[in-house]
Formats: sequence, C-alpha cells, structure tokens
Amino acid sequence: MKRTRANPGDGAALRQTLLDAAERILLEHGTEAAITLRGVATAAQVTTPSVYLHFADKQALVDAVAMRVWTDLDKHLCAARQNVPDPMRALRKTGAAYVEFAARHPVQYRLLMMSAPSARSAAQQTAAEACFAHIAAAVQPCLAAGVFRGDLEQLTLRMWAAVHGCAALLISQPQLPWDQDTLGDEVSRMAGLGTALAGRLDPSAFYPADAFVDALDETATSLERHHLAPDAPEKHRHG
Amino acid sequence: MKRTRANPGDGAALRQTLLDAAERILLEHGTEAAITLRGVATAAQVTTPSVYLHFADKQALVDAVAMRVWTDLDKHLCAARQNVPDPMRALRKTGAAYVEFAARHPVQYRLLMMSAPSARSAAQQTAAEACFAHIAAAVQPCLAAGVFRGDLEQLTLRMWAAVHGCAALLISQPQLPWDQDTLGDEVSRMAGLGTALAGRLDPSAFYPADAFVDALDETATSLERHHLAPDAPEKHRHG
DNA sequence: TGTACATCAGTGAACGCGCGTTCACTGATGTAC
DNA sequence: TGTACATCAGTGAACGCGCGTTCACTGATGTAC
Repeated sequence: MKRTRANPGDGAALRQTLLDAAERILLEHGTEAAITLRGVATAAQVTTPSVYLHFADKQALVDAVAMRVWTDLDKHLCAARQNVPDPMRALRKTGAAYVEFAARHPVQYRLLMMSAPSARSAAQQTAAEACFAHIAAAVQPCLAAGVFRGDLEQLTLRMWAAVHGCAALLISQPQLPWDQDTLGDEVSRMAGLGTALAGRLDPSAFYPADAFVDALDETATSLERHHLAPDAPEKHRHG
Repeated sequence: MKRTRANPGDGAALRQTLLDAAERILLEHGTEAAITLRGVATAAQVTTPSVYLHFADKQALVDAVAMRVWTDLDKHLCAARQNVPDPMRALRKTGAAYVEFAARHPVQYRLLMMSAPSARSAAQQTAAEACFAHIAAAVQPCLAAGVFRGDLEQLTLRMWAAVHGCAALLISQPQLPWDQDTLGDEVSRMAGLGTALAGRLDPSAFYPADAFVDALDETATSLERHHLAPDAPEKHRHG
C-alpha cells in the first residue's frame, strides 16, 4: 500500500494525513515529545521535507493537532447542555462532560492543558478563552436564577478549576482509586452546591463544626421538602 | 571565583551544588526540558561527567530535584494545619496552603504534577501518596465531626482535585484574572461547603433552581444564627 | 621526618544519535497552442 | 491530435546542533612505613 502522489490541486489532502499521523503517534506514545517530523512523515508515507509543504515548522504542526482537539472539546461541551433548561442541571452536565472528555482523551487533554508553557500559540490562546466562555455560559444562568451570587468571571474560574482539577489529577495520578463514571458529575455537583452556599455566607466569618452540622441538616431537610422525583422534568414543582 | 576540588570525603558536597544548579536552571527557563547535564555541570563549575559521580543518569538528577520539592510541599502542608483544632478551618487552611505553594513555586509545582508521565519514579510515587495522605488527614476530622459524610478516600480525591485544579489552571492559564491571595482559601471553602451539603442530599435527585434558592437562603439564615465573631477561638459557641 | 602509595574527586576528549531544517532537484499532470 | 511547457507535489542528500553517556586518565590529599 504505497501512497500515491496527489494530483495538482489536491496537495492539501496531505495536510490531513499528516495531522492524523501526528495525532496517532501522540496517542501511541502518550507524550508530545514523541511527535517528530521524521516520524510523522514516515507514518504518512512521505519524506520528511514534505511536512514543510503544509506547516511552517514543527511547532505549527503540533499547534494544528492541538487546535483540532480544542474544536472537539468545544463541540463536546456545546452538546452537553443542549436542551437542559435548568441552570444547575446544565452546569452539572457541562462539568461532567468536561471531565468525561479528559478521561476519554487523556493524552490530548494533556497536550491542551498540561504541556510546556512555550507551546501556547495565539490560536490556542483564543481556543482557551472560548473554553472559558463555555463554562461561563453554564455559570451565568445560575447567577440569573439567584442560586449563585458574586462575580461571573470569578465563579467561572472556580468552576473551571474544580473540573480541571479532576481531569488533570486523573491524568497525572492514574493509580489513585478514581471512579471515572461518576467523578465529573459529583465534582460538578459539589462545586455547584458549594458555590451556591458560599455566596450566602460571610467569607470571613467562622462557623464551628457543630454549627455546620445543625445548619446543613436543616438545609437537607428543606431541600427534601422541595424534592422532585429523580430526573423528572423540572417544569412541575411540588409544594 | 573558581571552584576548588573537594577534599577526599567531602565529595558529597558536589551533590548539593548540582541539585542547586539544576533547580536554578529549571527556574530560569521555566521548563524541565532546560535541565541539561552540560548546563547543570557548567553552572556548578564542573565538567559534565562529574555529574555521574553522584547521579546514575539524567533521570536520577531530575528526580532528586523533584524529591526536594516534594519535601518542601510536605513541610508547607504540615505547617498549615498545626494548632488549628476546628476541622473545617483546618481543611480550609490546608487547601489554601496548597494553592499558595503552587502559586509561589509554579515551575516546581509543574515539575511534580504536570510533567510527562515517564518522569515518575518510585520515590515520586511514594511522595505523591504522602501528599494524598496529608489531604486525607485534613478531611478525616471533618468526617469525624459529622460535617462530611461518605468515603474518606473519595472525599479526599475531590478535595485534592479542587485545589489542584486551582493550582494547575493558575499555572497553565496565567493570563486569566486570578486573585492569588484569596483563591486557595475560597476554593477550599467552596469545596468544603459543597462536600458537606452534597453528602446530605440524594445524588440522583433533582432539585429545581428555585428550590435551591429557598433552601440555601434558609441554611444561610440558620448558620448566621450560629455565627461566631470573625476568627474568634472556636471553643465558645453562641446559642 | 621523609617517601612511596592508595584513594578518590574531577577531567578531557570522544562516541553515536536523533533531531529540525535547507536546498537543489525530479517527474507526473494539466494546459496552451 | 501532437507537442512544448508551466505547475506543483514530493524527493534525496546533507547541514549543524546539542544531547546523554563512556572511558581512560590526572593530580592533589591523606596515610602507612
């Protein structure tokens, strides 16, 4: 299966082939350092200098690989909160989707979020901002609904930190007893509840442990009173 | 200022000099890749092969640098919850100390927690477990006090994820509007409150946004009733 | 006190390797006439 | 329909570089006699 030279005008096809090869090598070796112009070219059944027909240098190639992953992540996050009108539920789904993406594509996620500082191009910078905006779009309705209080940007940062922490720790400490199926959901839930409650308390005040126990038990009882059936549509509310 | 050869018996002094040089280079360049046997040896005013007198290979040198950082982190976390009897307060201080360490030593933190997977030696593995144990030791009293409910290991993972997320995102996305002074404290607070509340609610149940608003307002009111003066000693409780 | 010797911290030169990148070239294809 | 030519996808060989690592060596120091 020898590669046949593209006809004039179809040269751009090699670009995709090279990107596929680079991502395949990245996955096989698990580290960005394994991406080599020689290796990529060989995997694409082409000689090394051919890479320069489509990428200015090695950095541009790796960058393009990263950009494809950013796009995938963007789509995945978009899909997560489609048709989920309740803000807290949508936030939880967004967070769970984020962690799920990282758990399913750990090597790619590492490339985006955990690689050396120099590897950050302008395009990637923009993509990271889009990711931030995505999470902000899930946080904002919680503010609007009065569940969260405070600054949108700061709340978004904390939400992102919570899910990124899961994702990154899952990847860098895989030997720990992770439950990948529920982790993202539970951390998002924890962060959502914590943010909601923290916004209602004086941050500098001190509440002793037994005060917490009493008050939290009351909250739980109160919430149970408002409780709907699991996963019931949110439009009908009891009480 | 030429380096003078160590007297017989004092050869081990070079080991420290090399480690210092390696960490200095790491800090100056901001990335582990900048650590080079040639560079380290030159910075230590010694020829390259001398490194092999004290380290089996390059990996062992980098490993030793990382181990020193792990030790520093361990000490820092230990100090954070000394003489803080209240479990929630101690947890919050531990989390804040963790993020503070990462914010103050971003390059070193990256070396420990965000570098390539191959770079993880058995010693570093053990150090990571010790770090986990540290956080678990801060979580456990919250369980014992009845504020948290659930599995210690899983709760610890989530707590670690929350603070690591802050630390890692702060490092990899420095352009975001971080407030380094309060970030660690606030995220720990959020995670602590969220964990406490989440442990009291049915995870599969759905609570609509307005139910949350009502219940959380009740909780806040209840907690304010138990409220002590800011930073007052926790032994005297009102009401 | 003087001398031979073992010890050991550190040297100097060289090795082979894989890498990113450059540059002059090739040869099939579509097109103009 | 045949031929010359421009186009352009891809080649082959080579470049210099910095790297980790090896190996035989040096030369000052402390010690045994």
